[in-house]
Formats: sequence, structure tokens, C-alpha cells
Amino acid sequence: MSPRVKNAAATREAMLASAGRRFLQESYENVGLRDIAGDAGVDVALVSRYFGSKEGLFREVLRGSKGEWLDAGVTRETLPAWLTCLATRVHRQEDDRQDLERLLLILRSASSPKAARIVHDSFRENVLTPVANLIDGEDPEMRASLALSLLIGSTILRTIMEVDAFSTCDVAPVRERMLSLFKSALAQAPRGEAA
Amino acid sequence: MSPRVKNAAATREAMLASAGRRFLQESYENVGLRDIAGDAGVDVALVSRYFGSKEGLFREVLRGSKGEWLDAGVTRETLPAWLTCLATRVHRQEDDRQDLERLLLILRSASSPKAARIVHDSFRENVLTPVANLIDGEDPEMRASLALSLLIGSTILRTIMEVDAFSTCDVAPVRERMLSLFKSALAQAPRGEAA
DNA sequence: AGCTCAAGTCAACGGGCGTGGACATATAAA
DNA sequence: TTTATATGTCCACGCCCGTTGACTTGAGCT
Repeated sequence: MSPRVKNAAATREAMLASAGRRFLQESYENVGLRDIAGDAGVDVALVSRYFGSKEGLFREVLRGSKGEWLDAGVTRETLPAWLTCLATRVHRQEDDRQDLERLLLILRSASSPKAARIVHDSFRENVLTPVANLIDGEDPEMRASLALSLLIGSTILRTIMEVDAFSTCDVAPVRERMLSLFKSALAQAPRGEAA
Repeated sequence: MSPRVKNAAATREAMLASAGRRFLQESYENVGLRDIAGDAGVDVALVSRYFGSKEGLFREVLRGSKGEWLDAGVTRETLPAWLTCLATRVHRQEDDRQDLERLLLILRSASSPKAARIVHDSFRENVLTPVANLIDGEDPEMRASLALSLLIGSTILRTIMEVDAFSTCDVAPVRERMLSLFKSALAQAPRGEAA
């Protein structure tokens, strides 16, 4: 019945897009190739043809928005504010920015055996290392991990655990506390009181 | 072939135990009832018989170690140190204490649709609310969420993402920074400098 | 126009899953 | 010893999954 127009590149993009949307809302295991193909208006078999396997498709999705993290002119000084912005943003499926989507994509499938290696690598390469490279001083990876722990935790709490104790009260004080926490997490001195 | 001795209570406990072990290492979706039953040396069908369904079994596992969180004489004053201890403990599958196991159990299956509601409820009831009740002042749930974000994030980073930047350098400074972060996350004043 | 090959569809496979009903057996009562 | 019931096993069903190979059809070239 009415086979779609034949455009390999467009079809590939469509599948990549629908896959991204699906993987953003459910974990690797819980997304079926038939769902993805259905969203793209394409047959399932094309996944194997274009991406080799489900893992290949997932890997490609993660590589897709590569390098968009931290590239938007974030400096060592604006990093805490930027992290605070990410951690406290209200995200209704629509107005998400790429940065949050990327992180959520990674977190959603973090504990899926088949996707584990891909997720780990993508996290190190696209999230942890960029942040660690941005800050300087000693133990940059440790301080980056500290700050990212807070970001990851709050993201999980709000989106996955559906606990939004941050939205029930005023946003301003929450943002203030967050900012303070990120600053001291990233600071060099143990009890740093930056800015 | 050689049917096991008949002891309903013991069998139930055995299944509960092996289920707990499995769910601790893989997410809800990735653990099969046949694995659990196999570990317990029992047939799969007994899961349905004793727990009704896989969801029922999972729910029972989460209810199992109920109330062990925070009950070990943790007070408002010792809370930050306790959280620091949890967040920086080296956990080799063996020496895990119940508290960490419980949290990890929840986090592992956090993004499994079938287990979502169970996980959310268990988290609120057994983790968030106890902490919020322990601290006092205004917006206790918000401050508890802040601190738990850090704990959750660091736990995920270390166990699921397999990023242990905390272990590569000296433990002491990490613990010091953690303690400081937990304190100011739980403090009443935005820039609290407790103790 | 006719030809050709990429692009897309279709049907089926092998496998794992959770679940339920029919059957076997050890234990405890009579 | 016989009987009854809780306890455990076996088997198969139905479903969904990722993957594959054979087939069909569109687009582009000559």
C-alpha cells in the first residue's frame, strides 16, 4: 500500500529523529524497533539495513547531537550558572534544549546492559571530559564529577522519579542554593567561597 | 527429578532473596523470572503462585527491607556525615550495607515503565520523606531533594556509569567536600555555613 | 521507452518472556 | 495405612522482540 517516496538520506534522518524521540522518553530496552519505524512511517527492516542493529541505531543517536554540550560559549566563569540553569529548568517535552535532552537520553538507558558501554563512552566523551577540561586546577575530573552528580541527581529526581520539590516553592531560592552548591563543588579549595 | 523439600516459608524467603540480588544488579526489565527461580533452586511457576506476578514480587522486594533507612540512630546533626559516608563508600558487591542496596535497587529500575509507580512510591516513602522529616525548618522536602540529588547522582556515577573519579585520588578531600556540600544543601539559610 | 539498481516492503524465523493449567509428590492428619 | 492438601514441577500457550532473506517498486540513466 502506497509505498513512501524513495529518499535514502531523508528516511535515515527520519528514523534517527523518531529514535531520538523514543529513546528520550523510554529506556533502550523499552523502545521497540517497530515503534521507531512506525513513527518514521517506515518498515522495521530498514533499521538493520541502515544501522546494522538496534545497538548501531542507538549509538548513532547518541553520536548525533555530538559536541553540542558546552559549545554554546560556556566559560569557566559561567559554568556554575549554566549548570544551575540546566538543573532547574522546567522541561515540558517541548521546550527542552539539546543539552538536557542529551543528558536525559544518557540517563534513561544508563542501566541497560546492551547499551551500557555506549552510554558510558558517550557520557565520558560528551559530558564528563568537556566539563573537566573547562575547569582547571587539581583533580578536575573529581570536581567535575562532584558537580555533575548534583546535575544528574536533580535531573533524575525531577524527570524520572517525578519528584519536583523544586517547583512547588519559589524558584529563586532554589536557583540560589543550586548556584552556591555548583560553585563550591567546582571550586579548588575544599571550602571555596568563589565570587 | 529430586524435588526439593517442601517448606513454603523458606522457599518464599529464598525467592525473595535471590530476587533482591538480581534486581540489585540489573533493572526490572532485564531480570527474568527464570533467573530468579533458578538462583533459588525453584520452578518459575512459584513466582505467580506466591507473589501473583513479577510486579508483585518486585513490590515485595522493595517492601522487604522497609524502614531500615535512617533508623540506625541518624539524627539531624549526624545526617550530613551519614550521607557522606553513603556517597563515598566503596561498595564491592559484598560489603554493601542495606542502605546503599536499597537506594541502588530503586535507582536501577527507576526508568522501567512497569516498575515506575512502585519505584516512585518506594522512593518517596522510604527515602525522601524520612529525610525531609528528619530535618526541620522551611521547605524541608526541597532541601532533602537537594541533598538526595547529590547522593543519587554520585551513586549513579560510581556504580552505573562506572565513573569513579572519587576513588582515583585521596578519599579524605573528597569526603571533606562532600560533607561540606551536604551541609549547605540541608542548611536553612541559602548560604548556610553550619558547624 | 526500456533497463537497472537502489530503496522499501513483506513474511517469517528463532528465541525469550510472563503466565496459567494440568500433573506429581512430600507432608500431615485420620 | 490410607487420604487429603499444601507444595512444587512440567509443559505449553500467546506475545513481543530483533533480525534476515526474498520480493516489489520506485527513481534515474541511456
